[in-house]
Order: sequence, then structure tokens, then C-alpha cells
Amino acid sequence: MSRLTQTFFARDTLTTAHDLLGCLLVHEVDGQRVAGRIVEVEAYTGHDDLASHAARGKTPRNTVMFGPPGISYIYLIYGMYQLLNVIAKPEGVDYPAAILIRALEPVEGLQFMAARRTGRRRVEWTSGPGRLTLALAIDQSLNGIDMTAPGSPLYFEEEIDVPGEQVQTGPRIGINVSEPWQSMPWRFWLRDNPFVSRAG
DNA sequence: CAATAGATTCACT
DNA sequence: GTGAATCTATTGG
Repeated sequence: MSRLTQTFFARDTLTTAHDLLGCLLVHEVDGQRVAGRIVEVEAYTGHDDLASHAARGKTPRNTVMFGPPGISYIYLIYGMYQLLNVIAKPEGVDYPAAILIRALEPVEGLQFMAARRTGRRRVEWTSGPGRLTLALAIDQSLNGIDMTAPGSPLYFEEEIDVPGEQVQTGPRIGINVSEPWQSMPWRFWLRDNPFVSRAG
């Protein structure tokens, strides 16, 4: 497994977003890897993207969107949910851009996720931008960090075959993680194109 | 200032 | 399908 470096994110925003599909998002918490395969992303690109937080200029919240690639942009939405973005743009350009991570497939640390998503079916643990941050324990304390730096607790990896994980099932965590699993479709979102789907 | 909309999710009908 | 939860930023008087 290799961690994605700044070179990966120092490219065109749309290209980078597309290439993130299938990669792993990893959060190391207390030495444990909690990770999911990225199956849905949404790109926010440039000054002219009216859907972007940065459409009306720099504010305290969106400042990192104007900065260098590879940095996390995590903010609170609707007063309750944390959404994770990563900055992606060619080095040295001056426009704001970010890629929102919209959905994952749970891959590692299933027990950790199950404990944080009690009462929900496995397919719902990470099937939404607010859900995946809950499952992986990602919040604003990680905002603005360099996700490409060695030692960073939050980072991306190239996807390679990841062995299935044996997880305790039964009443203690109230969820049967052995339920039949069906892969989620890969989706790439842009404002004017609802989404482009790609085979998983 | 007050009102409102928002890159959402959940419980309920 | 509808409403509530409740922070940030923008809009309007």
C-alpha cells in the first residue's frame, strides 16, 4: 500500500477527483487503521463554480480551499455533520478548489465503524458524506492538515487488494456485520452533470 | 440585527 | 414524503 503524495493532488481537480475513485481513505486512530474504499466524489472547482463555498471569495471557513493541494478541508454542515474534502489543483494556481468525499465502502476497522454506527445496516455506515465522517471519527480537529505528509493520521492510499476482515458479530454491538454485502456503484459528481457512474 | 438557506441525516407518517 | 436537529455565512430591513 502506498500513501498518495502531493503529486497526486497537484493536478487538475476533475482528473484528481476521478482518480480518487477506488482509492482508500484511511484514518489511524489509536494505532488502528479505519478505512474505506472511495466510491463517490464531488468536485468543486474554480472561482466560477457557484455551488462552491468559495464562489463568493475567501472566508475564515473556506480559506484552505485557496491553498495548496493535499490539504484537508473539513467543515460543519447543518450544525451537525462534518464533511471531508481534499484540495486538488495544479501547484501554484490561485483559484479555490476541493473534492468532497461523498461515500465509501467499509474495508478496514469494521468493528470500529459498527460501534460508531449502531443500529444501522452496514451499507449505511459510510453511504453519505456526513455518515462516513461519523464512521471514521473524522472531525474538524483534522481540518487543514496535510494528508500527504508522512505520519499524518488521515490519508489516502492507492487501492490494492485488501483482504476481507473477520469481525465479531452478535448482540454485543447489535449489528450483524456478516450480512450479505453488495458493492456500491462508483460515482463522480459535478454541478452540471448530476453524476458520471463508473464500474466498480 | 432577524431571517434563511445550506456540499445532510434521521425519525416518523 | 415531512420536519427537526442546529452552526456558518449571506441577505434584507
